[in-house]
Amino acid sequence: MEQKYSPKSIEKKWQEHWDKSQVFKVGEDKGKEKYYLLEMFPYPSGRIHMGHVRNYSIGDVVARFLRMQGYNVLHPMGWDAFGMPAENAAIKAGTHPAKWTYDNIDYMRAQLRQLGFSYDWSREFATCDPSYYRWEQLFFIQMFEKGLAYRKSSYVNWCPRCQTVLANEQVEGGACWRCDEPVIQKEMEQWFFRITDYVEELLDYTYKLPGWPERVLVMQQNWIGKSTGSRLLFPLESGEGSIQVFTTRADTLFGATFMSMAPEHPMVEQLCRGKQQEGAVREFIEKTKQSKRNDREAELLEKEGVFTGSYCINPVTGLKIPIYIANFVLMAYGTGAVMAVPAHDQRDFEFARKYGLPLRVVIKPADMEKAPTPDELTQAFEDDGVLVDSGPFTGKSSAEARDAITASLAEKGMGEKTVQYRLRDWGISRQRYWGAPIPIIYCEKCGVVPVPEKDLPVKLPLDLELLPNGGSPLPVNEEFYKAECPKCGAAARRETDTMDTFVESSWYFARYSCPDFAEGPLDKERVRYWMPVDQYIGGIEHAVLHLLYSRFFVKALRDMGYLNVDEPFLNLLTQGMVIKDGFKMSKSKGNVVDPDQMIKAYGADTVRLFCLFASPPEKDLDWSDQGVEGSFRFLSRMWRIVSENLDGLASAKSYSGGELSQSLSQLRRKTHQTIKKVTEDIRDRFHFNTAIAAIMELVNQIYQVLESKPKDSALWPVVREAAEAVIALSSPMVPHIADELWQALGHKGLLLETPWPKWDERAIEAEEVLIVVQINGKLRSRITVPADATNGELESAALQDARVREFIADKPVKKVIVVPKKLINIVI
RNA sequence: GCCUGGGUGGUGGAACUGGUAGACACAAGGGACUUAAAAUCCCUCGACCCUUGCGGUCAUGCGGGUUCGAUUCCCGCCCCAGGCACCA
Repeated sequence: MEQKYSPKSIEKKWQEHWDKSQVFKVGEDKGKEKYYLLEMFPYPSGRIHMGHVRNYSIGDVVARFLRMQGYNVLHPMGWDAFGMPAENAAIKAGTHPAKWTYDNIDYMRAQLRQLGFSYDWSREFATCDPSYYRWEQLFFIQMFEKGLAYRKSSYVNWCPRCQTVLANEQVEGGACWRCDEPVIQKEMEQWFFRITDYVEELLDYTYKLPGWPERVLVMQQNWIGKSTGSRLLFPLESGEGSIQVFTTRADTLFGATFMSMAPEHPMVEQLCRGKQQEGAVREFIEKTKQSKRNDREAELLEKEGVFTGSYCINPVTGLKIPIYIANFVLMAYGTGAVMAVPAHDQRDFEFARKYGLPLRVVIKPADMEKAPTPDELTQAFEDDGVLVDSGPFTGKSSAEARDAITASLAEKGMGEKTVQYRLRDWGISRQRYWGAPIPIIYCEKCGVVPVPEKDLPVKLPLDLELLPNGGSPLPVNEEFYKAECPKCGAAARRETDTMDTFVESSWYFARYSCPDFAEGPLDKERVRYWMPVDQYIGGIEHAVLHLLYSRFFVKALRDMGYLNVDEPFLNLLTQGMVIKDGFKMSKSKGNVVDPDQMIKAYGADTVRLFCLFASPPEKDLDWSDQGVEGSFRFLSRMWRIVSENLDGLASAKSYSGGELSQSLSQLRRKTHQTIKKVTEDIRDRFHFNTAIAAIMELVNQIYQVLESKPKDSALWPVVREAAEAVIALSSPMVPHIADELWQALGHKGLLLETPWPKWDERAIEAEEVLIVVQINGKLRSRITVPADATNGELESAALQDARVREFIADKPVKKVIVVPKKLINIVI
């Protein structure tokens, strides 16, 4: 074997060998416990980046580790292949999105293979393939028939640059999540998935997913935004109907002195028509409509409003209160109308001061004798307290009064307890080309008609040229949009919008269990064997997008009879970003490290090792070229243990018993301690960095023993045992070098098919242990005692220690605390 | 404003249930080998103090507390990152 570690040839050799022997392929082996390990599949953007390398290295360690532990591990890979970048790149390069996408897939697949990941490539698929999205179209039709997919006209988020609608989850700080362009509101007919039908279950399960990181669950809870309150009616003074408000503070109802409504509220027209204020109202509405969504939601925006000229009646005081249009009231939340309580809500307070509206104090702090007068207030009192000036409810606590006031209005049919959510239905129509067509036909006579199942898939035509302005060519392509109504046969028009690409990623994990299944989307038997995903690994950026949509989709598919699980992902690991020089790697920062170059310079094992060693997986990873160098150095050290001692090691048998000198028995102890530590670090904590550190310690100790050149017949057996441990334990992280060294030691099989090493508890136990002696909690001495010493023996040994006696001198010993095998604390 | 993480040497990080703070690396400095370089190997490496000892004191964002003992638990505060936010 080569004296020097040179990864190039050995990595290629093993990748080919693994491929040929089909060692990564799995089936439904009922005799073994299944484990479904999944990393978020990549978008085929062109090249693998370091974030991918890190993500997939983490996953591969777990996959290989569990394989060696005897699990039947499903570890698939595929491509999230629809999406806008393909269109943009195709326009720029004068090619077709399909060609661009498949070329990228080919390149990136080769990159992943170079990294030696243990994927079952026989299950690979790309979501832009009709054999995948046809089933998605089937889901859509079945969801349409169940009422889970529906069409409505509403204000939606529109990105002018991407020329498409965006879901609420895809708007970040008022801007498009892809291109950062400010989003505007546009009224359009759109398809929606009724995710709100599952809102309670989605929220409920955030408390039943102990394997998820707390912060992801909290983010989803925030996003769902449940708040409990009351829906109350304020009759119009004119007697022509009433205004519905949502409030969480029904206890402040007696303090409601005016009404604020969103400019888009459908009743505004009726309220201002024919009034003296009509012109001013229309002007105000125009002005607010024009301001972009993000401006309107900005904290700094001045609170402005305009009187409509109409009044309504406070249902408990009977007083007439003016109705205002206000720029801070959102149509999208609650009912779009807010009862304004200026004494107890800061926004209403500011608004009332600005427009000279009356204040009425109805809550006082519980520990205050008398409520402040309106003039004494410098800001709203927003906390709960005790009701004052509130008729029969005076004296009740806020909490009691909320129920009591709502109940008394409910008797008159003017109020009810209700729950409000921030979560909106998922808008899935995209005015884009490179996506799965929505399988719907519009007929003048029959209306909205789903494409019959037998006609699926509605194939995306691949022979189209993209429009230079970035818009979709589908609406101008007769061949595509001209259709026959499936019901009456009349000429009809096909839906030309495509589905949000997040629909594809909402069920791909289930399809991996049966990617070749042709009779339906999911083969019941196989999907039952594999689902749910036991461990999912990916970036935190999907906390409320993909991870929420997938949860919804799985629940919907369950109710449609396709799945028998409630949640897609049992355990979730969100790995940190790869950082260099303090920033996320990006072209604009010029701090991108190219995996290809790194693999070329150091080999895949070194790159994998560095990604795992530099920090624990959930933290950000600071890229360091010198650190990579260090990882390579370590693998070279590992290599040389075998290459420089091959004669001794290859002819030896792994140690199996007999007397040992002190240094060899120490090495043996270290070997078994390391097996234990590495096993537990990977299995219980995913702390690969400390697992690697432990292996490094063992390697260091092997070198120490070898350098002392002991003349001991047990030398090679003990070193061989240690070296085999190093190789086997490191094999999930650095599989190529491990298989190479394993083979050099004379083993025939692959490490992936070798059982994970077991530690021997007896080898770990030492005859003597080091005990730390503290005096008053401060470290003063160390003593070595037999491992089986009793507490009493320990105590007297400590008290006899010279340094300890010096410290104690003639002071009386008050107390002695003994922690067996660890330390003694003497209190004087 | 609310919520969730986090703050440890020059750097990445370790310390798992309250029990030796800084494992393992990186960088730096010194040395060995070498004609030289690379590679490799060895030593030093939180700060301060002195009587230079297998010494003492301080030290895990800051201030308190509980405890024989606190990076770890409790209370108050500061800073950083992320999420939500005119949400009624």
